[in-house]
Amino acid sequence: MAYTSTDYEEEEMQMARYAKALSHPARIAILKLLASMDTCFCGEIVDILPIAQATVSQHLKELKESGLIQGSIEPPKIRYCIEPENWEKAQSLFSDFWQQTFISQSNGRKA
Amino acid sequence: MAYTSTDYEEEEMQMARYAKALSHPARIAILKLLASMDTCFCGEIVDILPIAQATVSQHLKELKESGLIQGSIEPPKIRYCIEPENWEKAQSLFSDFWQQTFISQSNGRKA
DNA sequence: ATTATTTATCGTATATTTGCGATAAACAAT
DNA sequence: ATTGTTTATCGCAAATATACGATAAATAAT
Repeated sequence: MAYTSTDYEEEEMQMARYAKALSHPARIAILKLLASMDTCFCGEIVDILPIAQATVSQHLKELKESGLIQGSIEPPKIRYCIEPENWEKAQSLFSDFWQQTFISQSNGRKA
Repeated sequence: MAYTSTDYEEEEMQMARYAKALSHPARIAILKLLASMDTCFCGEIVDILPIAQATVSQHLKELKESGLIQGSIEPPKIRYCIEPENWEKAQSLFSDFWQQTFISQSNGRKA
């Protein structure tokens, strides 16, 4: 499923898409790398992570498709970095999500 | 993969597990329901969501396994609610994650 | 004991994800 | 033109996820 049906709200589907992008430890690690190094090349990620180049490339593709990162060509390399606009969108989607539910929590008993 | 290898940090794997729990719109919708209704029964969710009872039950099982919700038996029903401790853990994991990366963003150029 | 209600589980089909070797594509340097 | 460097894509196998009908399990009500 590509989360494009009419059965759920667009916001729910968008959040599910972002969550899916974050749902693998390699992709979390890649995003942390990009955050800490500001930008970096695919090869640097391959050197650090314990997975093959083809696999890294595939994860990068998924992250790109989610919108959370972007790549710019600097032949023969590709420089990756976080996509600020979508990053903030995701950040606020998640923030609202946890918050909305947190309200109920703080109203209720704590144990 | 069950995200239990030694190849990634435990924190990254835990975050990936939570993200995976959020990676389907039906599960997002269920969590929103639980948040807004404080607690509710499986049947209420089945009535609201556009998916079969067996499917709802499966999603609830995954959410339970992620630790984000819990169920208590009130025969013949089961009352579901958010699990506050893990909810807050997840909330702060994600918050730190977005924040850590946000720092780099705010240091960098905005376009 | 039978029936009704509610939820979990089983079985199964289909789709998606993950991982990787092999190879292609894009380009720089020679 | 050939070679080297870097990254994407292809093809495949294995594992997971998704969805649902059928059925079981648990229990209340009769």
